[in-house]
Amino acid sequence: MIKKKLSIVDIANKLNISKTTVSFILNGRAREKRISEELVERVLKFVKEVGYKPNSLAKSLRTGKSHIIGLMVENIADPFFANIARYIEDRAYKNGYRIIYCSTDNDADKTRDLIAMFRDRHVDGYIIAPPVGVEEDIAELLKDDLPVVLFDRYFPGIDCSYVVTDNLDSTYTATEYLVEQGYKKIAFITLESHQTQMQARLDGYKKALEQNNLNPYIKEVAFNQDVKYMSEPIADFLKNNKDLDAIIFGTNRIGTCGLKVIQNLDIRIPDDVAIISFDDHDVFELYSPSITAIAQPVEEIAANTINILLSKLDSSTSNIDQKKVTLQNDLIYRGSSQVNAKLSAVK
Amino acid sequence: MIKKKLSIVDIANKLNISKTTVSFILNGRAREKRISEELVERVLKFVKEVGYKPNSLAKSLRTGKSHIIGLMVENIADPFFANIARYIEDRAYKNGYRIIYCSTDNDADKTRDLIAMFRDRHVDGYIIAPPVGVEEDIAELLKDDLPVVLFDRYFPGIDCSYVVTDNLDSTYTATEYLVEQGYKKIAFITLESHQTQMQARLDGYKKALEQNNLNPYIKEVAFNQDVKYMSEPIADFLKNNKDLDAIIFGTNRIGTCGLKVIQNLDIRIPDDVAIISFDDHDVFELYSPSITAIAQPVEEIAANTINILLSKLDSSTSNIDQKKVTLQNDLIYRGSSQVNAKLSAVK
DNA sequence: TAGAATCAATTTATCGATTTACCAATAATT
DNA sequence: AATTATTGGTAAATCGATAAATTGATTCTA
Repeated sequence: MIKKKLSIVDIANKLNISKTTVSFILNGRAREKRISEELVERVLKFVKEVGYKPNSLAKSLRTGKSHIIGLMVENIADPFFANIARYIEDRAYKNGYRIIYCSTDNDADKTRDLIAMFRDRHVDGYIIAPPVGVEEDIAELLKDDLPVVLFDRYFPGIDCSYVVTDNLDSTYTATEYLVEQGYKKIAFITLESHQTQMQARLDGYKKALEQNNLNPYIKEVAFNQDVKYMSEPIADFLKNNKDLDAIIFGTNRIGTCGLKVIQNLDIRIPDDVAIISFDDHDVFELYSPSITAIAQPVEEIAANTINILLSKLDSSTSNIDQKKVTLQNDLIYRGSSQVNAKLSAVK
Repeated sequence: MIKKKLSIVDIANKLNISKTTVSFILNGRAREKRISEELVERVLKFVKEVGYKPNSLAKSLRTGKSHIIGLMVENIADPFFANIARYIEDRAYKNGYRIIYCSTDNDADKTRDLIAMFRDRHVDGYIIAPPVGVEEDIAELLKDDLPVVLFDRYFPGIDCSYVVTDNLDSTYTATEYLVEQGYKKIAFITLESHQTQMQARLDGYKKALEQNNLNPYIKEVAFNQDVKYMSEPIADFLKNNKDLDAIIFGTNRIGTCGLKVIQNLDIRIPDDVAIISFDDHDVFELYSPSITAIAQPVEEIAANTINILLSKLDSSTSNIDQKKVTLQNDLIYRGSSQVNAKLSAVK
């Protein structure tokens, strides 16, 4: 015996009043609509008693609002994105919004599909780490005046709010730091990607090398969900460049993957090569020696992103000015990149 | 100028036919409804041309179906859950289902709230790692014949499909293994939790110690999103039990957190203590010495879970038999728990 | 005292789809 | 000849809410 869920009509019938009245009362418009105190109380009491909850689907269909925010990350299994998602979810929840998230896999088609789904589920706002190829879809959302905030990467050609970090500066600083320590053959192992943040990381590295008249050693590996397909190209690269004295990894996945390869090849850190990786990670902190990392301010990224979106949702006025935030990353100096660490490791 | 989205009525009007006909054609019921080939083609062509997509919200309101699966994990930032979520999402996507996930934080109230949200957004099925306290809400879903699959933990009193691993057996085996290697003062550091899986892990440990007439050393720490609040009690425990010769950690978070504490206290692994942790993790593989871990078959858990749910969704017949799956975990032997590792470390 | 305003709700339209019930014309069956 | 099926669709009801328009009784205003 399935207990059919109550609808507003059932409530109205049971109380012998109109459903509109019920609706007004439940939406706090009783005073405005001059509905008697007595009736208001009677309705609220009854609603509470039977545990009636309005069907939010029908509500959304009518109002166009859902109190849901769509969050699209590259891969929810990546700790960087998972942590951001987590933080955003918390803040949103406390502000009465629910989050639904999904992974784009950096696949433009899948992303388009997901945007469409979000859209016709009437999500109130969009937080997206967009893959290359969805520029038009983002533009479309903006044209229709929907609140969008991008993060981690952005589209230079599109006037849309975003929160990113200063990637170029970070790898520049990291590379400079290695150069200062006397390293000369510094490699950059990164993901094959045209996204702004990945390009900027590469550019920062190149800029530092150029300024110091050093040769770049760049290896771009194709992304693969399965780590073993990324290990091989890295291993090949390292075998073919035995004289490297430092490596910068472009992401945490590449970094952890690279560490495994290095361990397998019996390359010693920092005696044989110094290491710096983008993104901090438990592994980098616990590894021996600990790995110097470019830590992105995860909480700050998340906080800025959700704040911008919430303010857009608040202001009924469709404010045209898009907020663009670039945060500074933090270079966490650890043993893997320090010359004196070499000494202590030898001793 | 906002380009208003097309509705089925617009399509019907433009073609001078009834919206019903359009609906039938788009839902593949043209043949059944004896609609002429010619008209079918005309409609399909036009729909494609203008890029019309039915509003899924309205569709859901009418049909009660959404092709969306709700996935509730404890914490999406935990790699164990993130990976399961990822895998489930992939499989679901390939089967025409979208996933919306969220974190329960093991908070019964929040979970109840989220279940309600899923419910009135008309998700077609539920995959839940349930916190203690939502037994009745799960029972309610089942009573209303909604497809539910639990994973990671379950409720012994409720007849509901689930996929879990043999937690008791795993910690039993791990503990036995340590005992065989000659360890006598074996501690179990775990999360304070009444969930079945955490209880089973504890029970496996206790059982092994009992059978070997050894004393248990148990430390339960309260969960906290912020790792530092978990480090302190662990540190205190270790300081007060300097004579321990082995430690088993109950989860990967406790494990990585514990490793940091151990590093800070300058306790050597495995010379001072042997270590085994539940759940595998990059850190455990890369740590030096590498950490023995009880690896849960993440892909298998995810595959079983989503398969059960999909089969429930497929069979229009509400099959009453709930599927209950218990998978075996894999003890990955590494340096941190091996006596011979001690030797090689000393040498 | 006619007309306007207020009161306290109600009736009806609407969101955008699906589903049920029905129709009129012709063909087939009893 | 009367009934039933088939054909190719359409009109109206429905899902569960909100929003706009309306109502009938009373009270205020000019």
